[in-house]
Amino acid sequence: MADQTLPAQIADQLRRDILRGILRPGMSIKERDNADKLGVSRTPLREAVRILATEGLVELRPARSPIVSIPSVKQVADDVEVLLAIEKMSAELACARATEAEIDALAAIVDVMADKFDTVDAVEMFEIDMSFHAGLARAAHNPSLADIHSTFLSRLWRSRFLSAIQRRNRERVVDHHSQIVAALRARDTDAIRTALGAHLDRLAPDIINVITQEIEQASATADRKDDL
Amino acid sequence: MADQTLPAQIADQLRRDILRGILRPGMSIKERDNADKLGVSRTPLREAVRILATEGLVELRPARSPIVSIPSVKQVADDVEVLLAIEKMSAELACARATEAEIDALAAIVDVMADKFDTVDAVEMFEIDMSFHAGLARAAHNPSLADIHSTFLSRLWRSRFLSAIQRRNRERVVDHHSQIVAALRARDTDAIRTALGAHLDRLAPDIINVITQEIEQASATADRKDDL
DNA sequence: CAACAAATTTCGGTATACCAAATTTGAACG
DNA sequence: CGTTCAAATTTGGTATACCGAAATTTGTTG
Repeated sequence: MADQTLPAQIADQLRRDILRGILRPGMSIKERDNADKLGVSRTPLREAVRILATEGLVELRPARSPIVSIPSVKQVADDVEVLLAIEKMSAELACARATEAEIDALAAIVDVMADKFDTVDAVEMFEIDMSFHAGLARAAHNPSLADIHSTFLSRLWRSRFLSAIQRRNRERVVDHHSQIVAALRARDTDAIRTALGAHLDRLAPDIINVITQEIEQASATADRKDDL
Repeated sequence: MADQTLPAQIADQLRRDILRGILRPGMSIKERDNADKLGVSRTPLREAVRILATEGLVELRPARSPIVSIPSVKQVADDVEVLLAIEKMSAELACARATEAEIDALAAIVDVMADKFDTVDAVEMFEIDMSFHAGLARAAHNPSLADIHSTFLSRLWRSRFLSAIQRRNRERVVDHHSQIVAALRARDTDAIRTALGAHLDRLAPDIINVITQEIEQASATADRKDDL
């Protein structure tokens, strides 16, 4: 837990807080306050905030406090559009390039998911889900592609999470993942395209629904202030 | 030229130096030296280096001097693969979403290119070329997509430049661009796909050739040191 | 009581000081 | 002459000091 740089660790901490909703969209992230709270100086915290900015999780405003991004519906829709394209591309490349070991690892994730099916809570289940998609991106053997995939994944993490826990269709997810793994094993590009399509096509409208709701709620609750 | 933040300006300066080859791949970017040279302190320079790191132009090594990235053939090939996918996706979306004004702007760029044909130097011609592709990405009306497009464009800028000046086929470039604009006007997705395909398909092998050559040269010339 | 203006506080941006790790240098020894 | 180890220096990482611009508060006035 300590081989990462300090700014990266701070970014991890802040990212968790944002994705879990502890730092809510629109909240300001004051450098001094948060630095004190985490027991570090402003310099590494500042750098951590920049990291999160490149991920789109916070928004930098010149000469003003950075705020937790409050993505518009349009922005989320755009991000989803890109993420879908990246995942489709990754899957097709993985179909040609994934090693058997990588496919085994993905299959193992599906097994874990099927096992823990109704014992595990939403957050953990969702993290397993995301690890499957990250693994699929990595199996394309293109680090640049995997990079931007993880960027958009984290950018949409919270929306996707809110969407996922809403409709608890775990068995369908496991089923889809199994089909994807099967297509990988068969090296069948067409099959993986349809399997992933079935898995992801509902994603866009679902996520956009969730975000629309959240924005409506947010406009009801007015301005917020950073706690202690 | 002053509405940008200071780190962004510094990053611009360093980026130019890298892309123009003044800062050669493998050179170390020492914080104190470059800060002094540019008349700023380490803090904003440091931040500028981080910006370039996210663009892939410099490589950060924990507790060591950052160096100008010396991309491997594999990395360049991966980047090209991603860039091609992004440009194809952008073009198809632009076909459906570009406004007439945006298409006009692209057409104007093609005209400028045709005009300056044999009066302008390689660098300027290339910058016009790149502005066309950036404009095409923007016409897709998806800022997230345009963002990563510009990232990969700058990451490959130098390779693409070296490749472009090598084979001076300006008329073919103008011709291709014209076809792309025509396809946009006709809102013909298939046509734009083939036009862009013709334009870009030669890109991958060309760039990879150039990089392979440069790496061979670099291994001949041994280690380098930062000047003054 | 409302509204505007001035003073004060807050906060991000930049510069600088300090520290620890890493590199380099050079001297001593084989 | 080469190798090795330690002292000195270089360098990135972090903390802090300082500054100017925002934002907030307060006091005054209509």
